[in-house]
This record gives sequence, C-alpha cells and structure tokens, in this order.
Amino acid sequence: MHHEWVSLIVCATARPFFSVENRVSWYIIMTEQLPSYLDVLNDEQRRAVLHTGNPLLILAGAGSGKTRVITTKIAWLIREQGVDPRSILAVTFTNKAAREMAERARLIDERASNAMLRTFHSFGAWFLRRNGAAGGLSSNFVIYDDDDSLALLAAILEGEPRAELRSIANSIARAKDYFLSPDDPEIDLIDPRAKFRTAYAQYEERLNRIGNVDFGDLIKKPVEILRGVPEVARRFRERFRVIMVDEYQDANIAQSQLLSELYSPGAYLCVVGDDDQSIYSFRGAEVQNILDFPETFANSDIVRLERNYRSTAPILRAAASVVDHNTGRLGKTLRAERGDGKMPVLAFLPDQDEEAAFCAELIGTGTAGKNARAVPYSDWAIVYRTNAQSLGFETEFLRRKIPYRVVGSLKFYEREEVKDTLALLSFLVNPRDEVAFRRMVNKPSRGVGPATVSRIIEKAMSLKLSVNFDTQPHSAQGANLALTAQSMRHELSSKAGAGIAAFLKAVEAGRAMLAEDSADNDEHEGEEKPASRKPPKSVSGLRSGEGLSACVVALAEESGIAEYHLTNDEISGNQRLANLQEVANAASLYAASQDGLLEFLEHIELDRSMGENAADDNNAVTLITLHNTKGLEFRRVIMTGIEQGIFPRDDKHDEDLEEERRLFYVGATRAMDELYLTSCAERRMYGRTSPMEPSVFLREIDRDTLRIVGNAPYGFAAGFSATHSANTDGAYTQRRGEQLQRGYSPNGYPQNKASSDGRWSLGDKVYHDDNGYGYIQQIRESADGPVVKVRFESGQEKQFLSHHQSSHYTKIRED
DNA sequence: TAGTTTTAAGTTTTT
DNA sequence: CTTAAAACTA
Repeated sequence: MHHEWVSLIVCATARPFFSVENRVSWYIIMTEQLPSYLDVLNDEQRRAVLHTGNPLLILAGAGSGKTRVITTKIAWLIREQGVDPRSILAVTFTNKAAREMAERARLIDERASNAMLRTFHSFGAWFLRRNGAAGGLSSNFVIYDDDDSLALLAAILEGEPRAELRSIANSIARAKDYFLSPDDPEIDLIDPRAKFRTAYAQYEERLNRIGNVDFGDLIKKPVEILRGVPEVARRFRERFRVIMVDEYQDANIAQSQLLSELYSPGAYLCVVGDDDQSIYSFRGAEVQNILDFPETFANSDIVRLERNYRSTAPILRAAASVVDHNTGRLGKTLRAERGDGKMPVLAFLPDQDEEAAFCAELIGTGTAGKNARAVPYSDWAIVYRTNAQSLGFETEFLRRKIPYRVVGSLKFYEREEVKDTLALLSFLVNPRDEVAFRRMVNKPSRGVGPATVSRIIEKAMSLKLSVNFDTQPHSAQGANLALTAQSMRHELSSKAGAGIAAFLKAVEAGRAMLAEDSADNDEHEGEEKPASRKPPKSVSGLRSGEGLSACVVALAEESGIAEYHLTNDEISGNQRLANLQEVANAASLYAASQDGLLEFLEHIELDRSMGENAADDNNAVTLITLHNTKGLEFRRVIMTGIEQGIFPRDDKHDEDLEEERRLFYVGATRAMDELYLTSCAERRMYGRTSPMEPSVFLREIDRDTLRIVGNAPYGFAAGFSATHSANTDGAYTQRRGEQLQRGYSPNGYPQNKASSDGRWSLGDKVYHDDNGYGYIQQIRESADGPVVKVRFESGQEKQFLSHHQSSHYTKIRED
C-alpha cells in the first residue's frame, strides 16, 4: 500500500518538477523509497552522470536538467565511486548557482557539503588567500571593485578625462580576461593604443605595491602562481581529482587556463554548457572554449541533452525561431517534453506607461479566469534589457500595490556612505591601500588637501624603493601609509597635521575593536572580548551588536562619517544612517578580528546580492534584466521593450547581434507556461520621447507561434501572411513601399498626412535656425498634440511638438 | 579651499 | 531625466 503511494507519486512526477519545493520532496521520496536516485534521469542524463574516464563535454540545452545532472553526478561520485568529497571542485559563474548546486547535491548526499562548490572568483580568492605569497601577495589583500580600479587609474593618470579613464580601465579588465600582461605582444588586440599599454603597466605596478587585487587578478594571478610554482601546482592537482564547470560557454580565456592548470591526466573533467546561451562575450567569454573542448582535451566524450522539460512547445518554437537566424552555432533541436500549450502573445503598445499598465493588468487579473488571484505574484517575471527600464514598472506596481522585487540592481554597496565605511575597513586591514586612503583621509574635511595627500603618497613610494626594494625584491610591497603619514606630521602645516592625526585616531579606534588572530586558525565563534574593547558611546545613534559590528560602528563614529552624512543631507540623512546600520548588522555575523574583517570584505566584494535570496519565498513579481535570468525559470514571463535600439541596441552588428539573439533565446526559454512580448511605439529616454521601431527579432520570430494584440504596426497586423522573411531584401523593400502608400510611418506605425492643427503637412520643406533645411518625414498625434519629425539635409532627424517649438521652424514654400 | 551652482554627458549587459 | 564633472563665489 505504501509502495503504491510511492509509485503514484513517481507516476505523477514522470515529468520532472522544477520548482524548488517540489524538487525537495521529490528527491526525499526517491532516495528513501526507490532503488536509485538515478531512476529519475532520462537516458542521456544518466549517461552523463555515469560517465567516467575521459574528459566530458555535456551540451545541455535550456531546461534540459543540467543542474540536476551535475548535482546527481557529484553525489554519485561520492556514493558509488568512493570519491572523497574534498577532492571535488565544481565551479559556477554566479553565487546563486553555486548555492543552488551545493544545496541540491547535499539533498542527495550529505557528504557533498564537503566538496568545493564555488564561483570562479570565489575560488580564486580562496586560492590567493592561501597561496598568494608565492606570487608576492600577502594574505591580507582586499578585492577592488571596478570603481576602486577606476579611482586608482585616475590617480595614476592625473588630469585624464573621465571617459578616457573608463575606456582604459575597461581595456585592462579585458586584457586580464584574456590572460594578457602589459608586455604581451598580443596586448594590441585588446587595445592598440600605446597609452593603454603604459597605463596598464603602471596600474599593475601600483596595484602590486598596494597589495590588493582586482576582479581579473582573482583568475589571472592563480594561473601565474600555478605555472610559476610547481610545488603549488602539484599540491592542487593532487587534491582535485574531479573538476566540474557549469555554464562553460561563459568561461573566458583566463578561466579556461585556470582549469587547464588544475587539471592533470588521471583527474576527471566535466564541463556543461550551451553555445546558444553564451551572452557574456562583452566580458571576455569565449564560446570558442566550448567549441574547442574536444581538441584541447584529447579523447573527450560528448553527451547532448536535448529534451526540454521546462517550456511548452509554442514557447520553445518561438525562442528557437529567433536563434535559428544565427550562423556559427553547434546547432541542436530541443524537444518539448511538456507538449503543447498556450501561444506566446506579442503586444504592441503606445508607450512605456501603457506597457507597465499592460503588465500590471496581466498580473493583477491573472489568466486563470474569474478567480483573480489564483496565480501567485511569484509566478511572474518582468524581463528587460537594461536596468534603467525597471523604474517604470516599479512606480506602476507601487501605485497598484503589486508586490515586486528587483533582482540585481541593488546598488546598496555603491552608495557613498557605504563605500566610505568599507574604504575605512579596507584601510584598517591593509594600510597600504592608496585608494581607500585618498578617499577617506580628508572626509569629512580635515584640512588635508590634494597637495598634502600627494606628498604623503609620494613619500611612501620613495620609502618603498629605498627600504623594501632591496631587501624584498620579490614581494614588491609598498609602504604603510598610516605610518608614513604619522612620521611626516612635523613637516606638514599644523592644520594638515591635525587632520592626519584625527584620521589616524579614527583608524586606531577601529583597530582597537579587533582581537589578535591566533595564528592561522579558523575564527573562533563567541570568543569573549577583552575588557579594554568597549564600544564607544554613540553620537549618531548607530548601535553595535555582535562581533565585527562594534568595529564598524566605532569607525563610522570616530571618523565622523556617520555625523557627516547625517547632517550633510537633511532629506536622506536618516536613510544614509540606516544604511550604515545595515552594514554594521551584516558585520555582526563575522568575528571581531583581522580574519573576520577580511572575510566580511571578501564576502561583500564577491556577493552583492545581500538579502535577495531571503525574498525567495515572498510572493512577489520579479523584475530582472535578461542577463540576470540565466539559470532561472518562471511560470510566466513578460519580455518588455522589444524595440529596435533597446533590444537589440542599434550599434549591434554581426557577432554582437548574434549575442543579442542568444539573449532573446535565454529570456524566452525562462518561461514555463506563458510568454508575453511587448513592444512600444514610442519611449521616453534621457527625458525625451522618441519613436521606436519593433525589434528585428519580432520580424524573425515564426509568426505561427504568436498571437498578436494591440495596435500592430504594418507587417504585424492580424491576418498578414506569416511566411515572409525580413531577411529577403526584395520582399522587405516591397513592404516598405506598400506601407508608405497605406499611410504607415517609416517605423511601421499608422501616421497622419497632416497635423491636426493644420500647421504642417507630410513632405513640407522647413528651415531650422540651427539645423538648416529639411523635409517633414512623419506626423503623428500624441497626448501633447501633433508630433512632427524632420529629416535635415545633414542626414540627422529631429522631432518637435507642433505647438511648442514651431517658432524655431519656418515652413518654406516650394513649387 | 570648501561648498555651491551650472553644464554636460550618459544607459548595456556582471563576477 | 538623472548623475557626475567643471566652474564659480564666498
């Protein structure tokens, strides 16, 4: 009888579940009652799990259960193959994926929690913390984010324009992605400017001196150490006998080099990926890694997972019909195991406000008939190309009281007051941190101007050369800025000297809150604090709790940062203080020691999703960028802003356009049951409203898989033949001709022959004070009256409101 | 110099 | 429209 109940469940779950809750109960049943947890796998999945020996490449289509394969494989290796969990290394790209993998593997076998499941960058940080000395890096390094890198670069290239700095910083990051050093001949492929090469070299030199690392270093430096120190390489190759990589299509050159260095013949290597989901080439990801896998690793095997258990057939067809336009893909056919379902809906809407309202309407009512709230909010995801697009939905949802959560754009750690505090903490742990020093030594104002700061830093650099260089040629350590500043006090003005003293006093106050570390031990929970370390009395109202939070509060108070932000900004001062309190609260989970502080800072740098996961069980709509959706799934997905210039951006061509297409594919394949696409006729950007064209992707979709609603532009109207191809030039030109005849505007939306106020007609010649002569190309009605679009002889187009700016335009009579 | 006002520039996408 | 950098004044 009990057995029947089990098989009933198994029967009902013949189609694997994908929601977390279901998955949990399902695995428990399977592992307890059935002969093997492998029974839930299909043939290909099982083949992938049971595979041993040669390197394995798993080509896993969207929704084909790749995470299940990886986690099951980890458990199977431990259980059936007697593999020591500690010898397993599995790397992912996102913290979320790493967490999910660890959790799911542990559900099958508890021992999986001893395996090393990390993101690439977190693994790199872990590696460097222990083996950095072999490369001249001391273990108290702090990780610089992009802002910090930019600040350092700005200090090196004084007076360089902002845009130039950003461009160089970007090139430096890219160079590291490709494992290129300043003296590499291939560096020109990244950026041929000599300026870049010297800047990169200077940046590296300065960063070494500071003793911190940037994101790229977390991958690049471990590879250098593994190559340069055979002893370290041997140790790591001996330890990691199994190496697995998720989302391999997103690995960059440096990351694949890291894998090569860790891998040794005799170990087992398994990578999982999907070339159709490669969406990070702008960040150095190389699809070539996955395409070249068979050559890079001799005798490798390939398993394809092509059964999709997530989406219904029409959704999958629509997604595939877009990515099919790409050339240069491995090519695969996903089968929809769930069979038929609802047709995706393509909605044409007037503007972004209507778009937000449309989404709210869908979500508010649900599609479950009369029972308006049968569909939980959490079933829905609003997906967009750029973070800025979330704003419109947020305001609309706020107004309608629809609960939502925004994924990824959490700018908490970028806030000024938070960065200030983190800079102080960084300086505490590494007093060579020039960037932190520059940022905080005169904040709040202490009379320490740029001239003084430069003198201190130059002095420190000269100290480094005369004192440390000869004795420690390989450690490349810079001087302690706190000590240098202290020693220079007598040669500074009294004002500057007093300012320095105040700054150093604040740093000392923070340091006093830290316990000495006992050698290399793990941090001790609940160690008692010496009586001397009592939290200071609070001026600003910040409260210190457990552990490290006392240190954070002491720093914020003593440095005057708390007071500065509280009094400086009357409107948001309290919010700023609350943010500081939030930092202190987060710190309370860490030990009040140097090691605890390092852990805290590393955690913040590598995982900024703080609090987002806690909201997982909340019943809220998800607002998320296309890139962030990778690896996720939702019952109902609305892809918004499918307009030319937004998605794809109009500077995308060839390779880049193909990547945008893959992005479309990723977004659409997140949907399980229902998919909606929205496209607006006009959109406000930079405060201005501009007309939009439907995305080329909408012309590429197999029209038979769509239901079109709303005010469709020409070529999309109901009943229009779906069998045309926008790629055929002739057909396209013909349609353009027809559409103009029928009174459609060039962007495909209906237009008027003359403005309703009678002032302008299509084809009129006009003169503009600044832009010269031009012709009226388009007239349409908006909420603010007629909008006239002019194409000037220069080729540029402008538009204006008829009643508004007509004073600048003069109508020219032509016979 | 510090704190203000004015002007220009900008939005991909992320560990 | 929002944000950051240059420009300006007390």
